Amino acid sequence: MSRGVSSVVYSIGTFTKITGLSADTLRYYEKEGLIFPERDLNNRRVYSEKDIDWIEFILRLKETAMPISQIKAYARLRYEGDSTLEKRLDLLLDHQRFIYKEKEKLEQNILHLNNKINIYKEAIEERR
Amino acid sequence: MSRGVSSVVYSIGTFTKITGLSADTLRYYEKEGLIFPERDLNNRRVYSEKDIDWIEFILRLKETAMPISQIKAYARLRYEGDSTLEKRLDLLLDHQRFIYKEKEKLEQNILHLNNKINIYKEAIEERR
DNA sequence: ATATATATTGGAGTATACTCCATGTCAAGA
DNA sequence: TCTTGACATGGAGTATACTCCAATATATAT
Repeated sequence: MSRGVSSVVYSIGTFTKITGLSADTLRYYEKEGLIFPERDLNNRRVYSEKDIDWIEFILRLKETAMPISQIKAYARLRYEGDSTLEKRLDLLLDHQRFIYKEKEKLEQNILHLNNKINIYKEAIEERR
Repeated sequence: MSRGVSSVVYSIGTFTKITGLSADTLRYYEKEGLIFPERDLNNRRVYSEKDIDWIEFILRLKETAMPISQIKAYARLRYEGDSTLEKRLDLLLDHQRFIYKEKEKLEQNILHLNNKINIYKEAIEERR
């Protein structure tokens, strides 16, 4: 008795609850070429398990300030299949460099801010 | 013989070169209430040494994703004088908390990204 | 005196990333 | 059969942060 993979799928309504994104945003991401859900017989969007991972990855890229246009480039390669693995790796390595620079900047900013806070504390203390 | 402080000042053109911001951006920041340069007899903007430090601070806040509206709140207090020191310190402490959360998120993202990169590398290696 | 450079203002335009809305379709329940 | 709810599309509207432009003013150089 063969038992196919359960292949759980989600309507856009369910998918909004899973991802925390609004239906409008999901449709916007689709229009921008980030995600391509299947459609059912009534032309309704059908999201899969794989789409959850993909959206979560998109959200992480967005959290690190990657513009949609760039995420789209990655998405395009992804949907092209395994032949684009190297190209995608290159994009990820580029992003890795970017993100490490971001981290350095953030650390610099933390130092400056902590310094400023100390100056403020001293000024307030002195004034008493 | 008293000798006044040299009080170096800069035209908007010079100030663009110092700060790296365009004249339009500087005027925009002024319109948004971030900075208030003096004016000379011909109504031209006159930026001071202090404005350099202030712009540099603004840029650091911007680098850590603080919206102009929030920077404006700080600017307003700043231009009100020493009576607002505590309030400004509070804002800075809020921002400190925010920025530390950002750092944590960034570190999480780095872990995820490094992981993804390793998976890609393995997939490419395996395929050879 | 005139040309050039640098500045002024108000307001329009752009890019990004959504967000909202009007109108229409379809399936399932009362 | 009728209503309800969830979805579809196209297009308009919003917020943020600039960026550009036209018309005007002033100071300096020739």
